[in-house]
Amino acid sequence: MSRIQNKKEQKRKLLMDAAYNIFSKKSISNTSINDIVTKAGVAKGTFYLYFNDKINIANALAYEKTYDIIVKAARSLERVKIFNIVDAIHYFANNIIDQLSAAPELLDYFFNAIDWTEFIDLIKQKKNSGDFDCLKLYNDFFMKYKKADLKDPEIMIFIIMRFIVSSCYSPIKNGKPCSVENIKPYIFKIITSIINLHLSDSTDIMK
Amino acid sequence: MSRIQNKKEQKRKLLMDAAYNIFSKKSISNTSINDIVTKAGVAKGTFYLYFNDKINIANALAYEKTYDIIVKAARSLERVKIFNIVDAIHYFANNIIDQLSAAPELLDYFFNAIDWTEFIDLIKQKKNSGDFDCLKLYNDFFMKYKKADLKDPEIMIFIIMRFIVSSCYSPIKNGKPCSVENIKPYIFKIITSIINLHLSDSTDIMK
Amino acid sequence: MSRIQNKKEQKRKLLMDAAYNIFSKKSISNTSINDIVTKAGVAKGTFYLYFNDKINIANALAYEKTYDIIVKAARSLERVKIFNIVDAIHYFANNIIDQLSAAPELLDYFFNAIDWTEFIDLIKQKKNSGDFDCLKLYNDFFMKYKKADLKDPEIMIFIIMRFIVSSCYSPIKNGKPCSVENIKPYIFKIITSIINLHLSDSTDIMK
Amino acid sequence: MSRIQNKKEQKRKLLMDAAYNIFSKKSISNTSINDIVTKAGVAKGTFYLYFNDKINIANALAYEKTYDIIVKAARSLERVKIFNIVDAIHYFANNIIDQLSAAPELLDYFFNAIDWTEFIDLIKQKKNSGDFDCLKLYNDFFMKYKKADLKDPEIMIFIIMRFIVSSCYSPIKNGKPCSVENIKPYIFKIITSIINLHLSDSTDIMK
DNA sequence: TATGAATGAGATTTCATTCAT
DNA sequence: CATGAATGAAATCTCATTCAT
Repeated sequence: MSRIQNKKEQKRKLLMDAAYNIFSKKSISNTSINDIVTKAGVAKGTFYLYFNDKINIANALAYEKTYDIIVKAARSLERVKIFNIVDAIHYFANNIIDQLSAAPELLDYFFNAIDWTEFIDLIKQKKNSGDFDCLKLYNDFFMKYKKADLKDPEIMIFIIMRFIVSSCYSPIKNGKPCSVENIKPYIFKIITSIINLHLSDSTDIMK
Repeated sequence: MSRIQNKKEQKRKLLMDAAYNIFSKKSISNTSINDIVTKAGVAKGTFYLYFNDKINIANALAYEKTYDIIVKAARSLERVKIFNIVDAIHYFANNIIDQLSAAPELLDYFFNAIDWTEFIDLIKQKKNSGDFDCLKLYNDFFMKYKKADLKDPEIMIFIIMRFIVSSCYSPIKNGKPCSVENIKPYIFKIITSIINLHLSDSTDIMK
Repeated sequence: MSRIQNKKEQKRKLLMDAAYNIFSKKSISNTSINDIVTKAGVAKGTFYLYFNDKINIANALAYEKTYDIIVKAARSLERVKIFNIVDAIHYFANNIIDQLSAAPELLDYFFNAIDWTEFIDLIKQKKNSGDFDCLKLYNDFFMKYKKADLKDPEIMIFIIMRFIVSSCYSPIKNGKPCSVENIKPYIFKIITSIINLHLSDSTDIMK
Repeated sequence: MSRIQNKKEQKRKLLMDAAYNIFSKKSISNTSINDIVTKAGVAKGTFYLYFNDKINIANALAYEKTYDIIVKAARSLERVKIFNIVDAIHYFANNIIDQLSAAPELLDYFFNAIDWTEFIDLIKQKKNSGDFDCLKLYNDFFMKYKKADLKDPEIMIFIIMRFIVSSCYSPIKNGKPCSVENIKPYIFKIITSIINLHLSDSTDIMK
């Protein structure tokens, strides 16, 4: 990357960080471009050199933040030796829940802004992003656990991801109806059931 | 209710209906008070006789619409003779999913705006609302299926409600990753697992 | 006064009291008719049965409150035996300053809203108001101290009244540049000078 | 000052002049931001780049206009050779009264909007404002007339300034109870008395 | 008389976007 | 590339006044 490209990238990051910072505190619709550029310490016009509008930066942010979480969890999973698909997904889910607990503001991106099917499409399109090949991870995942003969793996991923976020949202945000730690056992048990469902014979599913 | 009070109630409903109508088509933040009053056919100032601001009417709407769905599903459940808790919840869930499929705009109220623990608190506070006693329903529910010795029933309700909405959102809105009908079998199976989890011995849950 | 007239008078007083109460706390322009009727506990339409608008009630209030102060001071003066005009005016001024200190909100009516020459005209027009003849007081005043051969008595009254209020405003409102008690000696000395000026030969005045 | 800063200053002045112009004709509360920007020939949003609201511009205006009057009178005083404190203050007062007579709209800023003690504090804080050092004038004033051993000079200034404005207001605005020229001799005599009071021994003052 | 819901003109304020520097 | 003053359309909100009851 050229020096000038690098400088551009830095300013873009400056705006993204500022926006993330503000979106964590107030809703996107209550945030103005002015809020963002003031926080970022750049001129108002500069914003339009990098983004079209608020929606544009918000989407970019949602995608990047979500991507970061997934990559972080995936890398962590790579480092441990787990050969069982249920344990692998539990590990993965647990890592994500812990990340969300540590940065609850991410829940709103994770919870509200992401269309998971679209997100998976984006990952598939995306080449080796900088230093991590997410698509390879995605493809390898089911190879690694190739003994698993999963039915509708995409639906499974979709259901599990949505389930994790939707069941953790309130517990993390306001401890209701219980703490995250208290709800975790339920979540893992249910994830197990979901996986078993997709491992089992399809005739069973359709009644 | 006096004639004048009745008229006031009607005007309030006029505004609520107009807001619902518009919120179904565009986001709350893209809707102006002017849009609402124009649709309702009342003067701008009139809006402020009934609501403080957009957030205020949106919350009222979210609560009422959600309440309507719940009551409708509950009434339908009352009319059938089901003595098994799993079947009852399946019936209830199915009814809700069908309502949401028929009126996808409700998903946004259901999906985004409701804090279920707060909603249940509101129901508990609420007296016999007009013609239906929702609290009584809530209390009766577990009595009726009294054989069921549920662990953490509130957590179960919370998880199931969140699960239903989060897993149906995309299928209803854009048929991804599959149609509602295709995902339903998975949903019911998973609900069964969730209930079984809460019926089983707690030592089992906590690993 | 008939019973019905009395009732009307009571409702008018209700509105006046409410307006006084609110005007004491916020400026007239920041007060709405709604504020007044809410405080008074009457309907909005009722306001217009008694007053034309905000200006109307504000003026009525300024006049009445100022009139009350003057009458109170005059009655108090009547009760003491003072035969010297300087002492009489000192006594009168002191009484007014004490009234204003006890009810600083009156300063704004006294200070801002009153045109003294117009006020004196109004007193002259006014008949025996209820139980006190202010005009008689005004006429008697200079008779009582008839030895005093005052030049331009109206200018003197004007200057003294304006002087009292303008020099007391800040001391009463925020103790600046000193307390009322600290500025009083100066005020009385200056009043004495003003009176002496009007007692002295006119050739002296015009240089 | 940079070219761009200069342009900003000009636009600020444009708004101030427009506001002054309108406030001279109608009350502040009857003036809208729209009136001001229309008169100034700038866009509505531009107003908010320079002022927070109407109160904000009105205060700035009150301060600046009053400051201008004081500086004008002070400069005029500098040009004449007067070594007697009484004559100096008479000259100063006369100059101010003449300015107010020539621009009666200033009376409302002078009369209503200024807290003299606060104004003097502001002058003390203010550095050499552009081309005139008001604080130096203030400090020099009593040095120049150093023979004068004044008691409570700040109270004296306060009383005199308030007295001038309050006794001139009606005469200038509507010639009541007499013309400005007719009341002037009284005013100067009274000012003399006030100064003498502060020159005399304090035991005398406190009775 | 008294009421208070309804009105809608108009005031305040915000803010995405442009463009000259 | 970067700036930030300027714009003005549009949003929010207020409130004096009316009028049917």
